[in-house]
Amino acid sequence: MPDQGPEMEIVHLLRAVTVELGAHSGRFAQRNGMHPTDVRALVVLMDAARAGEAMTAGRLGGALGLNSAGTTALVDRLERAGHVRRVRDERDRRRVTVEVDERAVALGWSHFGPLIGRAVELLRGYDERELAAIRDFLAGVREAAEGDTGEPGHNGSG
Amino acid sequence: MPDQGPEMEIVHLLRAVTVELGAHSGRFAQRNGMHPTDVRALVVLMDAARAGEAMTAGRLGGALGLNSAGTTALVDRLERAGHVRRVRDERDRRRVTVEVDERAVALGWSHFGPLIGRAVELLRGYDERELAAIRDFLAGVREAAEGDTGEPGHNGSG
DNA sequence: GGTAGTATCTCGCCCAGCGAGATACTTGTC
DNA sequence: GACAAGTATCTCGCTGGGCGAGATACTACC
Repeated sequence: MPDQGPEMEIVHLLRAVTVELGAHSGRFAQRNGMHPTDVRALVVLMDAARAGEAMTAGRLGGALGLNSAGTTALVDRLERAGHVRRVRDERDRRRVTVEVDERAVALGWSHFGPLIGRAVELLRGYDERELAAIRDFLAGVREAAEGDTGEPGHNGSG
Repeated sequence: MPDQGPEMEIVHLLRAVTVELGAHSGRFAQRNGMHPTDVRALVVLMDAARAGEAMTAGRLGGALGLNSAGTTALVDRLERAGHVRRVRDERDRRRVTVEVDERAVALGWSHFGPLIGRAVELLRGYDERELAAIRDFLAGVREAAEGDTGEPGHNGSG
């Protein structure tokens, strides 16, 4: 399966970026005595916070692909480390909303901030058409990865 | 930390792509009764094969950040599943080269092929300047992620 | 107030990965 | 050839993340 043209270079580049980004957040995890899953959880929680949504234990576990037992253990770890707080939902007392601690947010920004800043800086060097190309390509790949379940002969039409 | 402009949209998009690509290969793992690490190992092995290099157990473990015990267990799993073969290096009989089985390669292509094909298809829709922008941006992010260890105030000089 | 439904937690287990040390082989010296 | 030092892989015992099953606490509907 030899190189099929200049396109494959970019495909491999994208994969390399994925690997490197994973390694980057892995270093954050290791440096703070956390498991990769814990970092993913914090990211999900911060996303929700940024969107102004409350995140329950169940939704967090769902987003990470964990079952309820694993989710409980995860929130236990994060709480023990002081990164999150469990807060009983007063409207529905079965629910537990998980809130990120300010210090965890600051910790995250101190690690990922420079990388994000660099990416923004890079992007400022492009004009509108170039930005559109980057945006469209990434959106296209995301859709392809979401949609393509990798199951041959299984198509979602209907 | 509100949106800092159109650049942040792309940064979040890139992160979403990373997440989605991880989930995609996770589905491949689960569907074939493999661990995510096993998939990463196959990718490393196929990369080496494509580059025409032999991959020893030690180098494989190193690439994945595993110690020797974990590497042995990993190769055991892959071998038991028939995805790789252990081959004693005849020049240096301490070494074990790990060879990917043809069927594992075919299995991998049947899952990742469509996604790669779609990405190539997307890329064919751009002109030279747009392609250069995508390539440069990805290369820049990769470098930033490699270089930025996330350790504030820790620089290599003196 | 009772029953069904839902969100989270507890318990027991499996297995990926680690640290330490054993084993098998190569290289260099005599 | 025998011996010592160095290197690649494997074995052993253990830790801990995640799962399945079931318990628990609460809400919703009648």
